[in-house]
Amino acid sequence: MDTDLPSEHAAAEQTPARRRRQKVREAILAAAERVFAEEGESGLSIRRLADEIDYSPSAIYKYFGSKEELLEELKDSFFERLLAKVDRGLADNPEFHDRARACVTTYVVTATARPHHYAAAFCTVPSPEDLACRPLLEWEEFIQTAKGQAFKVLVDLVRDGQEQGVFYASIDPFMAANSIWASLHGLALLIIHMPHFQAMQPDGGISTEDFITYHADNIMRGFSAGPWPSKPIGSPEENGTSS
Amino acid sequence: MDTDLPSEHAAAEQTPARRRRQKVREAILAAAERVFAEEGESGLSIRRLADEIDYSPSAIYKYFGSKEELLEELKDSFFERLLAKVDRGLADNPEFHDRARACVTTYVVTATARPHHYAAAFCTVPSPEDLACRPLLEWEEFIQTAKGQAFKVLVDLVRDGQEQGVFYASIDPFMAANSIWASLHGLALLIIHMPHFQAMQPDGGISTEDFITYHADNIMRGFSAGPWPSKPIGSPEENGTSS
DNA sequence: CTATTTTGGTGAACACTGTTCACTTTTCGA
DNA sequence: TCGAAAAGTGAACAGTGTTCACCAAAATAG
Repeated sequence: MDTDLPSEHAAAEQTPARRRRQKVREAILAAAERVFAEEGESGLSIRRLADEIDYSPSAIYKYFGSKEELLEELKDSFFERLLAKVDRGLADNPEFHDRARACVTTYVVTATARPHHYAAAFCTVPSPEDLACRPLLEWEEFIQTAKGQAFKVLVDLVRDGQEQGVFYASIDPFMAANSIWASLHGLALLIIHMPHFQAMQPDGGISTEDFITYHADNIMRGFSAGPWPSKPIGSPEENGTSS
Repeated sequence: MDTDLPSEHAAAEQTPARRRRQKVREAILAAAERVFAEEGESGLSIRRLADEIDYSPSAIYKYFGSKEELLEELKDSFFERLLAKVDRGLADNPEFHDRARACVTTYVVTATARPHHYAAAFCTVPSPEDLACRPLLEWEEFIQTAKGQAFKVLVDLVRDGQEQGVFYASIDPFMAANSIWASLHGLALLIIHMPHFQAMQPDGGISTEDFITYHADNIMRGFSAGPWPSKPIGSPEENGTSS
């Protein structure tokens, strides 16, 4: 029934049968990834997926319990990639302001590069009974989710900023991380959902990447004790991306 | 074919036939509104709608070209209500800081009060060909949309802040409005999509409403030349909602 | 090596969905 | 009153996710 525990104790066990099974499983995921990236959930049907890998539709249910489960796996793996990119961006920038900027820009750029994935990762509105049955996911569990890890990155960034003396010492890192995350999230989704976002100013506007950096500066400035390196400007030439 | 122009020149004309038609149309919308608010798009099917108003499914197509069109009308009218609430919140607060806070909190509270509506209003990821065919909506047209009006409210708010000497004078109001909107949008959607948002801090956290105000302060502080009335705090008792 | 059980895979079906279309009934204007 | 337009309907089409009896092949047990 469950697709993941025919071997009870060790998943690393590699019988040839298992490897074949893993292979077709990954073929399904690869096909799903491809069509989902291009056309989103509406274009991804079980029957089409079955066509693309030359199997019957019902075969897919030997590997995934439902379309929902399959999609969940797609979204999770995307979010892990997103997280990895943000982590790398952090490691690449020793200076704090650059690091903070990189954190925001990497997140938003990566999110908007795969719009269907990112949008779908947050698309389900939990129903009341769904909210009642699940006990709201304890902190220890949440922090091990990809989303939880992304959140933890932000908490650490805020703590970092406080140690560097850039951010107010009185800030609660968790609340600040929530606030920052909300702002990132909103920019990513606005870019994804509204094609005319960057051209929303009457006189053309600036590039999307520059706007992301601009937004990052605005966010960080909201927590800064001292002046943030860039002023909140309207002239794009003063707001170049960090190099 | 088109449901709106059987009378070519004046829509205000009120023949009894028209009134009956309008009545049925509104009944459809009312039923749709009810079930959509509770269960979202997945619970809203044409057949169910037809059942609820005691008509045949195909009858609905005499009033709406497609389910998409019907949903569009639901979302639009929701956004108009949202806009009206924000406008009223602005008018009710003569002092600038209160007004700015009210703008944010009203927006987010109203958005999250009807999670399915707000989420659906931004759910469509435009496909590449969709993006190619439509010429990206000129500024003059966009500003007459409900979303455009909401955006204009923010632009005016920023200009207001500049005139009051609260915000940097060098800010471009349009860019700032975009940035603020993104932050609002993100908080609303995070609250909608992640049920454990307010409880995300290990030690319980504060109320959602207080967090919205906190977020609003963070945003505004990012554009403020001088100190913003509330510091970016971690202790909730210093961060009371504006009265 | 044979017998048995588990697994992988299939086609047909179910219960849905949005949408269309030929068709009838009602309503309205001239 | 008559003809045209509008309102409403049932059946059907082409999809969808999902299930289930069934079959063949492979792994396992004796």
